[in-house]
Amino acid sequence: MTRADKSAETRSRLLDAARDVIRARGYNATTIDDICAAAGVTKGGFFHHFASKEQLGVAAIEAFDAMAETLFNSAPYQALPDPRDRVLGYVDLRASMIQGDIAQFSCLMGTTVQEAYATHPQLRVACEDGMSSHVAMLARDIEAAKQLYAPDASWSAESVGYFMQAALQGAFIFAKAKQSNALARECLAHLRRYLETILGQP
Amino acid sequence: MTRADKSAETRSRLLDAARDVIRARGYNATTIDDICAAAGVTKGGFFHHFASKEQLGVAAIEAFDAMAETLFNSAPYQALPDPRDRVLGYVDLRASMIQGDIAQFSCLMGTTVQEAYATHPQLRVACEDGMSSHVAMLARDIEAAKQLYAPDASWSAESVGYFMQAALQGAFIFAKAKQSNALARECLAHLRRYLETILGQP
DNA sequence: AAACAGATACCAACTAGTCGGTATCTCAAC
DNA sequence: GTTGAGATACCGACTAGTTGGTATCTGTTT
Repeated sequence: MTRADKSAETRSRLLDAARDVIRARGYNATTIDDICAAAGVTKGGFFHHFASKEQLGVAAIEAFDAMAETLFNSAPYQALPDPRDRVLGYVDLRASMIQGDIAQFSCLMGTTVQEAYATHPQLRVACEDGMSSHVAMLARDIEAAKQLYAPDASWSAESVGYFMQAALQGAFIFAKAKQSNALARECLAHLRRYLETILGQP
Repeated sequence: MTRADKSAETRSRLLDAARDVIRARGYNATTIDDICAAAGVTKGGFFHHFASKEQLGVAAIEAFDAMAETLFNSAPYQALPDPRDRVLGYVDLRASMIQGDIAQFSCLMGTTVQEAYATHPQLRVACEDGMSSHVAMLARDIEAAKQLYAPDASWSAESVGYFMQAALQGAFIFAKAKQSNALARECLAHLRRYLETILGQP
């Protein structure tokens, strides 16, 4: 293993630790020491890779976004020929991911922006960018499905994408509040029913 | 003004300050000094009324919940004879409240539980109770509307109530991330369309 | 191929400042 | 004069970030 490889791995371990610890405890309650402990890196090592806690946060969000893009772009449902099925396939995949520990399936961006939007502009922008690009990915299939099944509908594909993400984020909040993954999945069932309706055959 | 009145007013000022500052900055980033400054109370005064920061948080959530119950129970739409109209009237009122500063219309419970669910059990339970009772209030009208317009539907009134709240909470997150109240209102428009559909005449 | 020099990755100890909470005091109402 | 609301001053614990140093890798010179 070369030195560059090892360095990249250390950086990646810090990013993974940030993703997991922040999703569990939130951004503000997470200390640099927490992340270092979870990653098995010292504080000196941390500041070698990142200039500040906020920069780590931004990098963790970017990495999370890249991971999500890869995950959903390579998911089986992407191969379905009907765009409507791809949209519903996305919802089904998200629902199937709601399993086990909340911190393992909830969204780093939703968690972070909720508490940092007013105090950490760089984090807010990183979350905004990540969420927007995710919605843009969804909106492509929604738009294609709209052309086929609801060409005259008054809603925009983009706004449907945002609504889908809002329902997801809200579902995560209820999973946290009520300690219930089943409740979160029920929310996605309603979302699916709505999408079936507005993308239904005329 | 008697001593008891003045004491109750100081307590109430602390509760209001907690509600506003926590919604803007989040629970963890809010210091007791922040709340004292916003309420015009000293730290000694604070600890006379509340034993700890967490107890203030719980009390602020309970007060927020009580305020919301009063607000929605006395809203004009409650007088509508058709339960379907009351459900839609709720969504319309919530949409009309999305105006101005995000911290003024977002939900204290959603903000708090997001970052405190794993570390502050008492706060989590306070949020759970508040959200559940709010959903229960909604579920009464939803159930009545279901009996009239969709008696055979497979969904439960309660799960629709949770979905409504999830969409609302998600809308707040996007208002924060994208600094856009209009986007949040668009999410509620989709929610309204869904409710119109599932509570539509058969 | 051996020696060297510079750069990179990482560490442990420390600092300056902040935060939740406490101890003690003052003063006005009853 | 007693009591309770609120003020002041302070403490111990913690946190982001710094500093000074070491081990290891890499590319170059001899």
